[in-house]
Amino acid sequence: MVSETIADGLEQYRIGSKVRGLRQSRKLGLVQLGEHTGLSPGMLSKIERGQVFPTLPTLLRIAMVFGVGLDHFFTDAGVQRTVTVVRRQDRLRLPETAGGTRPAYFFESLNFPATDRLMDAYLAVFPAGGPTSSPHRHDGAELVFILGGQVAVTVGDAPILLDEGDALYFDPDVPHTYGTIGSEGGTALVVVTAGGAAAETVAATVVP
Amino acid sequence: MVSETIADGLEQYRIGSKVRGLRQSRKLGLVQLGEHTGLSPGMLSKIERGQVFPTLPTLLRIAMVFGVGLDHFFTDAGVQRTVTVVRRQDRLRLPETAGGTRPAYFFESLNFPATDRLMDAYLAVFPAGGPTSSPHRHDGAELVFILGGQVAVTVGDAPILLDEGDALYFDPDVPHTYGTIGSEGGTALVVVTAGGAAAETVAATVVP
DNA sequence: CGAAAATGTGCCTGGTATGAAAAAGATCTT
DNA sequence: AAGATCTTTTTCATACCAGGCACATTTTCG
Repeated sequence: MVSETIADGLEQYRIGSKVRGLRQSRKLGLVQLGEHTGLSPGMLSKIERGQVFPTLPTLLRIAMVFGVGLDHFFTDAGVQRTVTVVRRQDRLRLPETAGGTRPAYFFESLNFPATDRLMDAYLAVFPAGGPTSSPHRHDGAELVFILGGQVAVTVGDAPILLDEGDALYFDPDVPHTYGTIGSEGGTALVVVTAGGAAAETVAATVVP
Repeated sequence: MVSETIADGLEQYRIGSKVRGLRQSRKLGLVQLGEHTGLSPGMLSKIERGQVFPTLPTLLRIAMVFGVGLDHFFTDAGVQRTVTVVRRQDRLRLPETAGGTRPAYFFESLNFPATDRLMDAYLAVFPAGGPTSSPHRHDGAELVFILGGQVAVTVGDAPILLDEGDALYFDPDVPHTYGTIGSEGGTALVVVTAGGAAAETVAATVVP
């Protein structure tokens, strides 16, 4: 699943499913839950089906009834996520330092667990019209950061076109290929990890 | 701190402080963060000072910029909480079973960590106009569930009047007293725990 | 040291989405 | 078939949020 827009990112938390799970585990109906929370059954139905994003006061009313904290609805999100794209304008770009460089927090922007063990990190140059890499797969996680140009990454079946400054995370246990589209090539920083302990931070100081 | 209203409960998460902490740790100004999130500086200022409760899409915009999940804003809430009151109408009351009884999930309603070790559980009867217990204090946590009548519990300096069906949690390391107010007595189920391991569930099946 | 710039905050108007209330249709059970 | 439960409408009030500008305070620079 690709999460790119704000709505997609919120849906990954599956707030509605969790509310419905809590309600059905107590064998309550929408009307009964509405009496406890002070919310209308119609609104509860829309929340459970993900049709609306409840406000925090509304979500807290539900959480209080079931005796859970708000973190109950926001934990284990993206567990089943396989692909995450963070565009340049959505990523944090700090002001330039005195040296004229600008730290790129693409690790942070991808919300990547910093406890994974670094396996490989290399600079990949894809010439325009060059050959597309054959599909391959391995364990761990793969992070891509586009330094310049355009790179097309195909994870599963959907090709993703990445521009300069875009960041990509995906679970490489599905076949994936790198390539280019059109007349423009691209350069990418690729980091491969193996999900384990022994964190090793890569302080990538890049220009964009 | 007593958390009773929805607004109070939300403020305990200190969402605004966490946003401000993230922003200042990156040495960003409100204008710069606004450029990244698409939020106006004025709105960011109100969010950080807790003047408004941001919507989930808005909060996710901020979270995505800093590369954190939404759980970042909802964890470790109520760490400093000492007193929590859950009124009867705010508590989950399941439909009656075939036997005519109704399970009271006051443990759940108080969001009490089920890993604490049970120390004591007793039924306390407070006659009207009876003597007020002398202040005492001990470790662990104390949970009170009013079975009938009215009971006044004083934790610290603020007396709390509890009616039938109300539930109360407080950290008993501050002096507290039990008593009654007016001409009505009360009956309470009191559970005392010692914060430790070895969970032991108390299935209190009560009528109200 | 004084001026200029940056920063945070307050106030206004308007757009948008949440949530209530109520009624009608859909689904499932008895 | 009858009934309960869930879903899908509609209208309306409320709160968030943007965008603009004004003001106070602090920092930076001339």
